[in-house]
Amino acid sequence: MQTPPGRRPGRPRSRRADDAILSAALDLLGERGNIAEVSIEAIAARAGVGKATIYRRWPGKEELLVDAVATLRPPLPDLDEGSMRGDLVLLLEQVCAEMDGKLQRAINALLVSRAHPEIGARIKHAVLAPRREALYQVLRRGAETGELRPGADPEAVLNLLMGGALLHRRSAGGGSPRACAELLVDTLLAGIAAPRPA
Amino acid sequence: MQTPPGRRPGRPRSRRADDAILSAALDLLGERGNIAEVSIEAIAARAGVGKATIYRRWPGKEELLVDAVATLRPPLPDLDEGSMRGDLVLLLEQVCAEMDGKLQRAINALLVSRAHPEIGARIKHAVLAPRREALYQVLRRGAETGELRPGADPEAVLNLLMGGALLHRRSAGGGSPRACAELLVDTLLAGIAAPRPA
Amino acid sequence: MQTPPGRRPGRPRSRRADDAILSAALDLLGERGNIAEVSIEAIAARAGVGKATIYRRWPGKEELLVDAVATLRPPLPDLDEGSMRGDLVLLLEQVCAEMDGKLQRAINALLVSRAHPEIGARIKHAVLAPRREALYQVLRRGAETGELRPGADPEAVLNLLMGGALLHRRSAGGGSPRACAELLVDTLLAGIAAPRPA
Amino acid sequence: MQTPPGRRPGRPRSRRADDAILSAALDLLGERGNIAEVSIEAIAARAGVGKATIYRRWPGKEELLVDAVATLRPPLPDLDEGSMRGDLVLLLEQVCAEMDGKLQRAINALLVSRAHPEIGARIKHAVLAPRREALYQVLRRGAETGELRPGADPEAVLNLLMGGALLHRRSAGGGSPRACAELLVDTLLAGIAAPRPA
DNA sequence: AGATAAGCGAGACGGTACGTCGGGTCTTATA
DNA sequence: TATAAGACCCGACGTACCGTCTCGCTTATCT
Repeated sequence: MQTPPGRRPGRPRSRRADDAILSAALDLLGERGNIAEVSIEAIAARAGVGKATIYRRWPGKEELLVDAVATLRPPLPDLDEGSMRGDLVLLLEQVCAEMDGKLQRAINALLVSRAHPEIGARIKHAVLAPRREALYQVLRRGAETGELRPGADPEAVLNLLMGGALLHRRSAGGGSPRACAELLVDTLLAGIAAPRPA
Repeated sequence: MQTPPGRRPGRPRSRRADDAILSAALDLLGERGNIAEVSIEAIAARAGVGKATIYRRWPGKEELLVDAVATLRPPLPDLDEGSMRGDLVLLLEQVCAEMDGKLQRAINALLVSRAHPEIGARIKHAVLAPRREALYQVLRRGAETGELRPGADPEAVLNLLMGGALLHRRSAGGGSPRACAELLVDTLLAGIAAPRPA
Repeated sequence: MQTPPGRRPGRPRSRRADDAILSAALDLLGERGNIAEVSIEAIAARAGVGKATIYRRWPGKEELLVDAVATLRPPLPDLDEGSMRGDLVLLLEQVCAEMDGKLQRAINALLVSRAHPEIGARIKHAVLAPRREALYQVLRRGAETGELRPGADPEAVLNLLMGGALLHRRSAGGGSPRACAELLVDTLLAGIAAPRPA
Repeated sequence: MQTPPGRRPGRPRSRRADDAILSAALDLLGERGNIAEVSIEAIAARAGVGKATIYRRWPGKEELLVDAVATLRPPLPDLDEGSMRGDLVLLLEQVCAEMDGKLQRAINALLVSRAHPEIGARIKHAVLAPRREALYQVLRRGAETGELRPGADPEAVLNLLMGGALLHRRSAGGGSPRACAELLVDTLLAGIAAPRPA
């Protein structure tokens, strides 16, 4: 055993520096809206920190931004609306709302762009996963209550909903997040196959 | 009609330069897989062209890459499978397949990232639109043949399918594009609401 | 009939173009004061001429500027002051006066700088030579009238006077060209050796 | 005394970089012989230095070259020949010899060309001044020993000699520096006015 | 208390690429 | 064939960041 009581020698890293760096990175990512226009030098300057203090902690810009984004984890809405449809709409509404705003667009870019897949994975894990997990729980409860059709693959449902939200916010332009969420959920609930004449 | 008899004075721009630049840009985007690692200097060098010849045509790297990507327009698959489901699966299978590969990841980044929204719009128009249009026609024909449930909003259906494909390829990892497409289409066709007991 | 005895075929070169180019070149050389900041593009633009029209006439910027400078040949002052000293002062005064002004500084640079010696030679011939020749005639007449000490090498005298003027205008700063010329001429006339006691 | 104990923060500038840059600049100036053909990029490459390291120290090419030239200060010849004439000849011989060689021609161009007069002034101060000062001392000693005619303006004498050397090396072409120096000094010593018949 | 060791802000380092400018050449249509 | 216009390839310009490397200092732990 080495450090918990027996700490590393030398001056310990400064928590204040960590916070200042992450916060400056998010600020700038929000302002510039584009990962390419956020420079380490600008982050260091705004954080009042030397560049070496950043490179001591992260190997490069992207890793830093991933961690910065990961600190966001906005609180999920309270659920328990009583019905699976209500909960799905509630969650999807938040996802839709988050599509707006420069910071979110930048995050999406981080999600989708990377050559090095591990980075996309980490941000996915940190930011996307909580939303997926919440949706997943709603579906599971729906299965228990019988609201979810047996045989529906929850993974597929999840991706349909979230991907649908991602694209619909852009292609269909305006409209309230609420309306968008309701349309998507209801379409998926009902399916699109014509009912057999019976 | 613009100037066929009265042409602009001076040497006209070289078609060969246009082609060389666009093709070099795509090459490099495919190789590097990351817009940030494709440099104008490298494009100019590979195209055998001066940098000024590029900047005379495009204001910057991103605009150039957008146009380069827009020249891709891979052919859509032949449809006429006989059923709406078959056609949807066929189209979605191609979309799923296109998610793999460095070039496509780079394109996705361009799609989603931009601060200047016009650029995202142009690439959307050039690359995404044909696929959306094909899906749209399939849905319209399904409505005519009665295979599509009346009341289903085609726009929403479209976004659910394409967004679902986008995410499912990543989250569910492996699997053939075919299987992915079938799962998504079937899930959406059937809907996820439990059938009313009746 | 095409050519007085036999003219060259095709459109003849435009005299107006020659004039416009040379005049624009001098203008810009005067304004910018520095050969490096005079661009062929600017000359062509100001002259209302295509760049090719310049390159058809001169092989490069320096040759063009040499020719432009050579068109200056400002008139020399009338002499016949009656005495060698008077004429020398008159000529040297003009040389001193010409040291001021951006154009002259640029010309001096052309005179002194060139790696390719032929160009310096041509401008020397065109601009410096007339002044030297005038001084030389004054000295020759001085020799005839006995005002010039026999044995004085006219070439050396000439160079002492003109070089002296070149430097004295700069080092001694202010002062009228007249005073400068008189000081130099009188110093050289009297010599600097102490008179033998005898 | 400035800040020996309280130093500027950050990494101090590298002496080795200074030296490498100045030396590379002189090398190239000597090779190319023409300020316009010496590029900052070439200097940086030869010095093994980034361009920014140059621009951190000098605002542009000319200022750098001025400083580079200023480091030359070749040693003046030992004097004490016993006579004023001997010393003058010795000094002027060196000045004449320095007219040859590409580096010196380039320096002369710097001296004479500049639009911004301050730069010419600095190089004048660094390179020309020592020679002028040496000549000046010789003249002063000549005045003390009575070899210099009372009433001769030392400033004018100086400019006559150095300017004469500058021009004579070019106009009179060949000849040894020694012969050139002797001719000029003797001409000026004796003066050019015919001795009054008395 | 002093030594040791690492972190700190600052900023210079060697580089890469940027977007601009100008050089000298080439290619149009027109005169 | 010359002309005005302007595109062509090339390469230097001066700037902005990259990720690394000193500096002098501070802040801990370990003798």
